[in-house]
Amino acid sequence: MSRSSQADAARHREEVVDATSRMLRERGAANVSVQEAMSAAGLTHGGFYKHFRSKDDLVAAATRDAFGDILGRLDRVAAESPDGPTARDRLVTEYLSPEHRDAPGTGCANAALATDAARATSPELRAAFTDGLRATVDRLAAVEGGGPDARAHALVDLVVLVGSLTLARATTGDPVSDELLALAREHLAQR
Amino acid sequence: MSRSSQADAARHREEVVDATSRMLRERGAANVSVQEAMSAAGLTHGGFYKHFRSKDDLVAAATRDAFGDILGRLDRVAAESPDGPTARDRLVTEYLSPEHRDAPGTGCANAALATDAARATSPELRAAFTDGLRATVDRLAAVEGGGPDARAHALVDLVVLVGSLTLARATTGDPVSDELLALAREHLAQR
DNA sequence: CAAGATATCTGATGGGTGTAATCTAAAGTT
DNA sequence: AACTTTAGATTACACCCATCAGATATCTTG
Repeated sequence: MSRSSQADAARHREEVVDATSRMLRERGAANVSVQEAMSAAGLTHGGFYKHFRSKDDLVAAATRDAFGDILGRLDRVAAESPDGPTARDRLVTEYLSPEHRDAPGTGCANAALATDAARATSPELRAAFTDGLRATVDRLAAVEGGGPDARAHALVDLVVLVGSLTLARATTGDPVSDELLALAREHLAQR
Repeated sequence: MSRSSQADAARHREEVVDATSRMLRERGAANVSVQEAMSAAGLTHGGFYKHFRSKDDLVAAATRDAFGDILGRLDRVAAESPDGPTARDRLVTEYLSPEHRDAPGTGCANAALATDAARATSPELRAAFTDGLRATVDRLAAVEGGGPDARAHALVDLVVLVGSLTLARATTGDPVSDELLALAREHLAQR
């Protein structure tokens, strides 16, 4: 109806990006409309292009935002207790829990958005995902203790975490889903 | 313009399903239209509902079809040489190659369609994926030798294969993509 | 060979899509 | 207080979508 203050506008933009990052992880970019994204902040779709250059632009911003959840969780886990192995164990248990499997909208962006990133045409989206993955690996390596093989271990751990969570989500409701999570936990526990 | 023989019609249906299974793996269900699917068999979109009950119906059929590629590859690898470890090595090398990464349309359905299956609302699509994954695990366990832990090993192997391929595809063009494939190969090589 | 079945085409329907121009009222600026 | 800027609403455009109805011409079957 009218104009918002700069502070309100910034908050609106943040709300749009935030809601989109959730819907994106739940449904994928093709199944989230500009109208929905704006409605999530209580706005109409008209002012969209005052905030973003295009839908691709929003999706890239939402992708960057989505990585905040997993990166924050990694930081929190690393901070809670300095001893390495225990932090890693807690992280693995949390990551491979049924709760995380059933809540992709607030979960790890690496798992939820990898396929979207792979299919993306927009370079910005691809860059957003690659940056997020690299940041994830860096923090994972820090949790692992930071030795010489820390990065390699972090990459393999990420592969197992993302692979099992993705397949468990695809088979939710079938016994094999829990089997995948349990075996991945075991596999990560031994070494 | 006119009517086809039953044999032609059956071939048309097969062509539509086949082409869709490729486009599905490349772009996802939301980015493949009924028109495109029919055009791939040289038809117009009009006769679509004489072949399929709905788009969801086609997508489920194409998903089942897509698993044929990986299952056939597994059968072929298992048949070529009966000795277990070598067959597994060849499979891993092939699966985690840049060629497979760059050709999702003709590649493993587990990796290409997992996220679509996770987001699916149609029960038929979810069932198609779960069936395909279970079949994959069964044949993988056979390649592994079929011992008591064969199934558990097969599940873990699948997790590592799918996880690394998915993340490598999402980061194609960046050095970390090759790094992911190489480290997964190493990880699978040592037991 | 006649009669019925049906695979395909043409065309229409109703709805959703991303994008953009215009307007207006309030916020920022001087 | 006067002036400029702009966030957001309204509205429209052009397009694509899944689905369906009707017509047509060929296949299949008796």
